[in-house]
Amino acid sequence: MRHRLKDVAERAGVSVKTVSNVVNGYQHVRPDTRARVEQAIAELRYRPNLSARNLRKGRTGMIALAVPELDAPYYAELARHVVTAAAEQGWTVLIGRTGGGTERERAVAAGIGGHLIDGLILSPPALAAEDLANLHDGTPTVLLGERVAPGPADHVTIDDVAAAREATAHLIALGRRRVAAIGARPTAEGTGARLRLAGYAAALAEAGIAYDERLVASAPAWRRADGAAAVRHLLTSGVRPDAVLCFDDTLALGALRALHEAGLRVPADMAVAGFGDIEDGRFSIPTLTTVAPDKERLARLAVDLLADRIDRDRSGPPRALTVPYRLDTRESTLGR
Amino acid sequence: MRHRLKDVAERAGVSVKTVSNVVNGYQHVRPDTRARVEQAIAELRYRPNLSARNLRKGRTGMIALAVPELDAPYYAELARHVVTAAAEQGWTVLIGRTGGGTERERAVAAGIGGHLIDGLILSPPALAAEDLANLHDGTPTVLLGERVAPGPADHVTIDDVAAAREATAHLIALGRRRVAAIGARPTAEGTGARLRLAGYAAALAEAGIAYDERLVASAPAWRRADGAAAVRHLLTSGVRPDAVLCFDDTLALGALRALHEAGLRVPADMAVAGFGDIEDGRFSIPTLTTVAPDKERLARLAVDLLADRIDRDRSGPPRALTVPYRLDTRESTLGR
DNA sequence: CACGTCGAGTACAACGTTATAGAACCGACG
DNA sequence: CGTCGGTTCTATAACGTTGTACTCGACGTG
Repeated sequence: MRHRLKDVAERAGVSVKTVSNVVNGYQHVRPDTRARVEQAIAELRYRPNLSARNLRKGRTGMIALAVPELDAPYYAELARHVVTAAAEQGWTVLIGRTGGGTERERAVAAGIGGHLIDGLILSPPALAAEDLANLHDGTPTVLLGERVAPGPADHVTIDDVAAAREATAHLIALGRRRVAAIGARPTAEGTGARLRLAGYAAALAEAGIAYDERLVASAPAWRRADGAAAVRHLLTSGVRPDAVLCFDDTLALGALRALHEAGLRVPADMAVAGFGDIEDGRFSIPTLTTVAPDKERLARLAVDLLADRIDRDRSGPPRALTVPYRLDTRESTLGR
Repeated sequence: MRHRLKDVAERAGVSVKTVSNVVNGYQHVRPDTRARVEQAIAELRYRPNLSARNLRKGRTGMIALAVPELDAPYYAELARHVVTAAAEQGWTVLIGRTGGGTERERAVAAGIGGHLIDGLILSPPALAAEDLANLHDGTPTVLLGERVAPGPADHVTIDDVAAAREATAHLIALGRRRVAAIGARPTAEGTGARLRLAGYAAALAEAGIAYDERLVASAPAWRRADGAAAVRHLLTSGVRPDAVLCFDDTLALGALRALHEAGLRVPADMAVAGFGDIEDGRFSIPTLTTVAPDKERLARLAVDLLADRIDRDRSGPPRALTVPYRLDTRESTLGR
C-alpha cells in the first residue's frame, strides 16, 4: 500500500537515486526519464518518507513554538502568524503548551528536542537565563516576548516598559489620577509583568503622582476570570481607582465584566486599557484601548532569526530585536 | 556535541543494543550494567534521535489536527483538549490550518501525511466524502465536528440539528416570534451550517411559525466581523427580528457589538444565542446564551478513536459517535 | 584523433535506531 | 554429568532516503 523509492524505480526502470533526483528536482535528468519517473510516482501515489529523509539529512524541517496556553487569544493569534511565516520558508511548526510554568517549559524545550525539531521559539520565556543555557543542547532558540537582560539566546520583543508608560500616560492625560494596575505576578513567569509595572511606575513618576501599592493588583494567571477577580478586589479594598491598566487584554475583558457587574460605567467611572490587541477587544462593549504589538512582524522576525541560526550563523553572539507597537485608543478610555 | 547510542555504548563498555534496551526499559538487563549505561547517558546528555526511531519503527508518534483557524476561539479551545488528551496517550499533536477551504484541507491532509503522522483529526470536515476517500492513502482519519452522512471515516460530533432546534425553541419560549438565524453558508464548508439551519427550521415549524428566508443571514466566515455585518444587514433590510440564533459564538459576539452600536438592548429588544461555549461568551456584556458541546469529551473520543484505528482495528467499518451538549442560558436571552 | 568536459545515470555507503538470531553463561534437573 | 531453560548480552541486518564516487557516452576543441 505504501511505496518506496525502490518501487518507483523498478516501475520506471531506473535506479533508486534517479527517482530521488526527480523527486528533489535535480537538474540533470533527461525529460523523457523524468516523465517516466513522474508517471510511476503518480501511479503508485508515492510520497517520500520524511523520517528517512530527516534521518539522512540531519534535519527535520520542523520548529517548535512553545506558548503558555494554546487558547489564550494573544498566543493563538501569535501562533497563527508564526505558522504562516514559517510555512513561507518551508518550515512546519509544532505547537507546544508550557502552562506558563518553568517546569513545563523546561520539559517542552528538552523533551520536544529529541532531534525532532531544528529550532525552538519560546514565548514568553519564563525560564531564567541560566536554565536556558543549561538545556541549550545546541538547539537554536529564539525567545519571543519579554526579557530583561541580554540572555544566552536571540530574542524578539516589544519595548514593554515604554509601552506601559505610554498607556499609563494616556490614562493620566485623560485626567485620571488614581490609576490602578492589574496583572503583576510574583513568580518567575512574571518577567513581562515586571517590565510593564516598571513602565506604569515611570509614567506615574513623570506625572508627579505617588505610586500607591494598594492600586497594584496581582493576578495568578492572565485570564478573564483573574482580571474580574482583581477588579472586585480593588473595588472592595477601599481604594477607588478611576482608571486601570491591565497587563493583558484578557485581564482587561474580565475587568470590564466585573465593572459592569458592579454597576460602574466605562470609561465614565473607570477607564480601562489592556495589552495585546486581541480580536475580542475590537468587538467588546466597550471596545478596548490596548497596546498593539506588531504581531506579524514579531512572528516573522522570530522565524527569520531562527532560520538564520539554523541555516547559517550557528554560533554568533545573541541578537536582540525590538518590534514597534501602537497604542490603540478605543471606547474603554475615550468613550463614545 | 550530539551523541548517538554508539557513543553511549563505548563509554559504558557495552553493545549498542544494550543501551537501546536500557533506553526502552527492556527487562533483562543486569542492574549494574543498567546503572553504568544510565550514567553514560547522563554524562553525554544522550537523547534518542526520533527520526531514526520513527524510520525503524514505521511510526512517528505524531498525529495532526487540522482546523480552519488557529485563532478562532472554538478551535483553539478544542485544540487544547486534543493536545491534552493526546499527550496522555503519548502522542504529539501537529496543528495545521485549513482556512476552512476544501483546497487547503486537501493539502493539509495529503501534504502533512508524508509518513510524518500516524493519523489525522480533521475538524470540521469541509471535504466531501469522495474527496476524503481519495486522499485516504491509508492514514487513519477521524472527523471531528459536523457531518451528515456516514462517511468513509470515523467521526465524532454533537447532534447539531437537535442543538439548533433546542436553542431556537428556547428563544421561542421566551415569547420571540421573529427569530433570525446568522451563519448560513452557501459553500461546501457549510455542512455544519446546514445542519444548524435544519434544526432552526424544525423548531419554527414545531411552534407553527412560518420560515422567512429574509430572516436568514449568511456569513462568508464565522468571525466577529461577519456576525456584526449580518446584524447590520438584518436591521436595514426592513425585517425586524426580536431574536437571533448565531451558528457560532464569534458571530454572536459580533452581533452583540452591532446591536449595541445600533442602540438596541439585549435581550430586551433582541435575544441572542450562539454555538460553542467559548470563554469570551462567559464574560461578554451581556453574557452569551450558547450551545455548549462537551469539548473535552469530543477531543478525548476523537483521540481514542484515532489511537484505536492506528494501534488495533485498522480496517473496521467507520464508527460514528455523538457527544452530549448543553444549552447554557445566560444574560443575552434571559436578561439580568 | 586524442583529450578533456559535461550530461545522465548507477552502485554503494551512510544517517541512528530497533528486531532478529544467536552466543555465552548460569543454575537446576534427570 | 549432560542437557535444558532462562537470563544477559552481542553482531548484524534492516527501515527509506540522499551524498559521494564512479561509469559511460556524447560533444566539442586543439
